[in-house]
Amino acid sequence: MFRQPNPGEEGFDQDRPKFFCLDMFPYPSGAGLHVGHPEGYTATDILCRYKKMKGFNVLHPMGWDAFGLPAEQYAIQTGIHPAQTTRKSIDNFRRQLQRFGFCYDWSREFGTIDEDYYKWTQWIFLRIYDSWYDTDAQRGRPISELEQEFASGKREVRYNPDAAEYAGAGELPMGAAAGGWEPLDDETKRTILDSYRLAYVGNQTVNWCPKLGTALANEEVIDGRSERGGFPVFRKPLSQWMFRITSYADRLLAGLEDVDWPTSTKAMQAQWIGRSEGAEIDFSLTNAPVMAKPSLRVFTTRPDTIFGATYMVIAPEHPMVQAILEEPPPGSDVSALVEYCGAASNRTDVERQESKEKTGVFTGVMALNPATGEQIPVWTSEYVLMSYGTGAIMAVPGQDERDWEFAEKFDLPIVRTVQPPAAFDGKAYTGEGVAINSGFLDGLGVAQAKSKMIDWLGEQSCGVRKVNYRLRDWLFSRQRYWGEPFPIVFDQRGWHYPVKAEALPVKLPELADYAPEVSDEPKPLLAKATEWLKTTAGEVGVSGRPADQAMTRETNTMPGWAGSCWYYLRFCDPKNAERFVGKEAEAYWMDGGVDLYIGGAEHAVLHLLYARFWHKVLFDLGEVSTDEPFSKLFHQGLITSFAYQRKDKSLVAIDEVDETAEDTYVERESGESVKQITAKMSKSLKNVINPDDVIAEYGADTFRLYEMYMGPLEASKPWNTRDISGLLRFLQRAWRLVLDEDTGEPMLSDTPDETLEKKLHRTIAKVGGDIERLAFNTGIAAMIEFVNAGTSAKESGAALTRDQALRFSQVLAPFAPHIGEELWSRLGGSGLVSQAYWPEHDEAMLTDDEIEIPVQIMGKLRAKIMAPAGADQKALEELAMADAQVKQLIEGKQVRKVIVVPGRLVNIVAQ
RNA sequence: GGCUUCGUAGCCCAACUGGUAGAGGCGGCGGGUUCAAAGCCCGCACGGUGCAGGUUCGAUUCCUGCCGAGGCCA
Repeated sequence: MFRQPNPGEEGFDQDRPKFFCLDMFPYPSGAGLHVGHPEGYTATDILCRYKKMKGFNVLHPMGWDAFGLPAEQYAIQTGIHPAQTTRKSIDNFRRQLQRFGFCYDWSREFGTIDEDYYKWTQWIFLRIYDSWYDTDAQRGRPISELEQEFASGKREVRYNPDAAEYAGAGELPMGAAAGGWEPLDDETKRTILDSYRLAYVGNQTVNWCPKLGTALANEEVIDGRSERGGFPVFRKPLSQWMFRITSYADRLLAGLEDVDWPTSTKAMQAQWIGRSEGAEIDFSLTNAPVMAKPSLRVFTTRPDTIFGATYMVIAPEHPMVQAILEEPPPGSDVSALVEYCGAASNRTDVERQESKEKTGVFTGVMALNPATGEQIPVWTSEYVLMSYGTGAIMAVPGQDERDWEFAEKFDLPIVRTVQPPAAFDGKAYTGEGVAINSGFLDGLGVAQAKSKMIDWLGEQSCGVRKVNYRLRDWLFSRQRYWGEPFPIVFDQRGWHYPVKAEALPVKLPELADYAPEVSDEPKPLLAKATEWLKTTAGEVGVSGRPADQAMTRETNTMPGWAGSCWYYLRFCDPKNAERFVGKEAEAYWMDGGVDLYIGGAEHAVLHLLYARFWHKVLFDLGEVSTDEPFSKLFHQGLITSFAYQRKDKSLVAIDEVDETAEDTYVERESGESVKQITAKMSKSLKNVINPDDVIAEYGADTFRLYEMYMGPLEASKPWNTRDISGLLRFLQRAWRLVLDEDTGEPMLSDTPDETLEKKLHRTIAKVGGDIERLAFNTGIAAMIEFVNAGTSAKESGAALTRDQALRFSQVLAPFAPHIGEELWSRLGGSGLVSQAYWPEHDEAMLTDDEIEIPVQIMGKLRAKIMAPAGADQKALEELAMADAQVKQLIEGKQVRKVIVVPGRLVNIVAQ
């Protein structure tokens, strides 16, 4: 019924404007919908129904984000295939959503687990795999163009300078300088190209739990043991697929300026990207191991403080450490180093940064501070992370809290290089101030000093201006079963090749059981699918290889994020078998991006960042027509619930509390009085509301109205079952306003009541405006007001005409579609109200002829006068001054000034 | 600790770019309808906007500080 044709299809009306309204599609959990889902969905539903009535082509789709961990864990316990449980959950979700009467175009429904969907997820992965980021052009391009530029000599042949995971980052390959690209051997060529790919294989340290046979997220590891089972967890390097999202850091940051998103979400994304400007500085080493580079490179955001750099610290994983162990300089304690670095490597970055007590070991290596010329020691400590900057820092205890702590602990010198304020009594001073103890920088402010120091370092050829990001490349491999397989195969040498488009999708194989294998070596689940693993060059289309050459499939799967990175595009053209989305459909619906995207703030960082990244790559490759996917974003607030709190702030489940008097609550068992607070719904507090129960008792329309009436859409607000009855009463009143309670027949008047007509126009205008700005709570209040006015008028014999009643049901219908249709049909409306037009309102009906104007004297309300609505300043002033009460109050005072705001008030300044 | 949103009636919330603090709902109280209750109908009350300052003719709205709550990141 709500099918929306695409451009070119029968029934498509190209004269209408388009509106693409997207809900964050749900993960269909076994528990079914919770009350948070319908909040956002009702909001978009009201807006979409309204937009349809206003004559828009509305794209309002729904689907399922259906790969994910819970289904897999359930499969491990029960042996039931995740597809089976997931399909069942989807059916349940669909049933529940349909009960709400949402106007989704169900002909566009799909799940991320559908083969003809994940086929294209794999295809997009390959497009990204086949791309590189041209830092000059600031955009992604096909890797074939890079190869051409190397071959033609247009671009110097070297490893990607931004690919830290390739040991030769930025360097020329052996022999390249002389002969260029052609003479290089295949392996070198390949490695160079791989270093540029936007999807690459990187070595990432993961939390490996041999007993569980899986890698764990940082949150799943507690004190070196698995949260589930308490098994030991080790940090282990693992070959993983990575996305070079860091190449897009600047674009992802800049794009935030062009979108209409909540400022908090923009701030979160910007913070996540974490752009910081500073300098990269090389400290030369006086006794570097021969194997290591003769200098140590650091990144710092505070080059202005370099005169206070009294020591250096490298991460325990820093390559220099290995070099030192092989060739220890005098003064180094090898066994202490080995022990320290080994222990540190088993701790996550988060744990390492959280440690209160600073630890570390002197490496024996000494460096030269280029500014002071003094020798400073190089230490290693876990508080420096290999994954940020260069994995090495210059430590400036005077201006950095962690460096200060470290220096105090190990008795290293501390030199202040920024003058703290006189009142400052802390340790490290990180604020603004003038430079001191800093030679030629003395007296300069922080910003100036930074700039001057970077220039100076440049002159000395030991430092350059550098932008650094907190954003890391995106780890895209999971050792799980229930995800998209990678469209990648390996030969015996371990070289990777893409699966040709015609051989997609690479289908997920069936497994006999889903339990991870106990293993010391990280081994993805798909490795158990021994038959599936084996393929040939011919089958998957590896070019330049014999067709019967054996190939092995990639056994990692994609993370849960993959499917949600581009589903909005598929909704534009979900049945397309030729492309991931048809060009025409994409150009039409995505013109200007998704017009409104509503979903929870919990996805404010990762999902939205990942989807934007994919979208930008696709845009650069000419596959989509916009740079940003979501032009307007909105987060619905959390629906919380009541909970009870003891004096010690511990929480009590709702069924263990009695209300002894109004607003007085007592814990039954102990008799202790408890405080009512709001908290997240949770099973343990027994305060979870099941939508099915609410619908059974009150109906879907009441549910919809209640959730929209609770408060502003973006606010978090508590569910209070007691309040629902108000909305049920409203619907009943609305019914009785126009229909006979017993017979259900219309009870209407033939002649319109002028007051009600006016009120109706105002209601139409108010509700329409409120829907546009997503202020559903006030829109509903306006409808309640109208019904209350109509009900009161009935006492005095007035009633709505058929025409008025029909218009009211048109206004009500987007909010309460079931009763809206019922009223419409009983009142004799033609067709369906959901296909009717939104009623017009007359602007002239919105204003009164005569209005009440407050008169203030010295800003205090003193009188009220009646004035014609259009009265100008002068007329209003005269009316105010003529008012008897005003006259009396300003008697004997000097009127200094009279402020008149036409239509609003008069303020007399008199003394 | 940083970023961010927000504190209005017993509760949930209105108040548009500063302009009469109150639209609406819940709950409470009173009245009507009724043999009675539920229901329905009508009516009523309650706060000066977390606290302290500032800007302004005028501040719930803008600014500063503090207190408290939520979200995100450390």
